[in-house]
Amino acid sequence: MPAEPTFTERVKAVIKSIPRGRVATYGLVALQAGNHRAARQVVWVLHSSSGSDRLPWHRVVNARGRIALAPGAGFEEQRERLRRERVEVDEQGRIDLERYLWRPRAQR
DNA sequence: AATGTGACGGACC
DNA sequence: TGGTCCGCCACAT
Repeated sequence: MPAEPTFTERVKAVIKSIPRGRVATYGLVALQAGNHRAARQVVWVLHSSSGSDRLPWHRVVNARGRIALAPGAGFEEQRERLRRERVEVDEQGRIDLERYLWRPRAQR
């Protein structure tokens, strides 16, 4: 057993735990991973990890409930993946967090 | 040890 | 609703 999982490993674990049909914000992922101020590291993780990690990356959106990817650079795919799991996303990439935000129970 | 990275967040106008 | 500014962070080079 590795002594201490790295922050990055915890971030990946958190993302994998986001349920289908729900979304989490970068900040929430960071919080669950142990550092609420490390939202940017969550971005870095998503960037540096290729498909081999099998992360449900499309379930991560920004704090305003918007798809962060730019049109032509993943935006359309993320929107489609979310819609396929019944998450409503408008043409602008907006999602109603009141309805779809994942609310994990605090633990540890 | 210093600098670069990046899909952020929140304050502000 | 949208744009700018700036602080933040773990990891790579």
